[in-house]
Amino acid sequence: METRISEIEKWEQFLREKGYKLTPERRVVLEEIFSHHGHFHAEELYRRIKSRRKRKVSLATIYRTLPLLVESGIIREVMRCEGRGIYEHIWGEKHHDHLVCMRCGKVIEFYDERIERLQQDICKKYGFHPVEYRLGIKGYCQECQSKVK
Amino acid sequence: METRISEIEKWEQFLREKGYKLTPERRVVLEEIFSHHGHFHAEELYRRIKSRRKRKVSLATIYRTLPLLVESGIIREVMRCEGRGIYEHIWGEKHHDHLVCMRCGKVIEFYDERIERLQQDICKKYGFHPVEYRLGIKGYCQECQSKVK
DNA sequence: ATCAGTGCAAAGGATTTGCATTACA
DNA sequence: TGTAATGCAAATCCTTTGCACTGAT
Repeated sequence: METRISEIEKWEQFLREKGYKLTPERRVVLEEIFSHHGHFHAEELYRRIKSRRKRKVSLATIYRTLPLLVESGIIREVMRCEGRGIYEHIWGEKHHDHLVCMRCGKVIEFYDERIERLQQDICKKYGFHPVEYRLGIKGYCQECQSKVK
Repeated sequence: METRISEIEKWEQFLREKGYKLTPERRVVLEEIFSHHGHFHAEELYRRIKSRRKRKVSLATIYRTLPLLVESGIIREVMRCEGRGIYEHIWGEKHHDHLVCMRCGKVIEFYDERIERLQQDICKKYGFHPVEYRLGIKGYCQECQSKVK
């Protein structure tokens, strides 16, 4: 049976390995991210922390922390929407990909084991050490197809 | 035997369908894009046109044209690098995906028929009408793996 | 002739950064 | 204690936009 360390343990481990410090801010950011499911962006995370946590974290620190979380494999940038980076936490989650409707903005998440395996095959073939997979398909969802010019 | 219309014909057709005009600027942008292979961003395209073409095109027009070219399926945004959108032309090209090294920035293009098919399967399953597929894998290339902390 | 398209320069907006201050290790 | 991290505000920088002018249909 596979045991997986928690996101906070992963975070601590990553920071320690890199010689970074585990500050209260970094802890709060992680906690807040894992207190919700779904997608978020920097500004939104900032507002959530501001309204729900004792320890406030500045937007600058959020922006400085997100790349570290990505590097550690705890979150990833899923896509970019209206100029903003959209993230989701992936630690402890089953990997999945996205269908994004270009008209209504709806996001359908899907998982396909075969695609996952093929991606790994590709990396092996090129001797590439993957950190982040990202498959996104843009188009029109069932409801919107008839409404597009 | 499959015949495919040229990029300029495709461009004309798209603009006509949408009721847009084929201006000299739009023509030059398309021509310049197809005069090179590989990736480009807005600023770079602007400079290329400025130095190589009689008809200059402003950066604003470039920025207004790129989304139309994406919408028409002639080019696509491949990724985002240092805050900039990176594009490539896809009309008449075999679809492919990318491995991007997080250390040296090297981009490996690959093509896998099975992945293409699976993506189509997924869309069918969800009744989704795809416009743009994008699979990118970030990580470390063979040379860089040993150099990462 | 009309109305979309263009260039210019100014505006916008997400993200980054310099610097003084704070606080982990 | 020393050095990295934080907060603030200013700076960046890609991209968008308002407006007057030009030109394609």
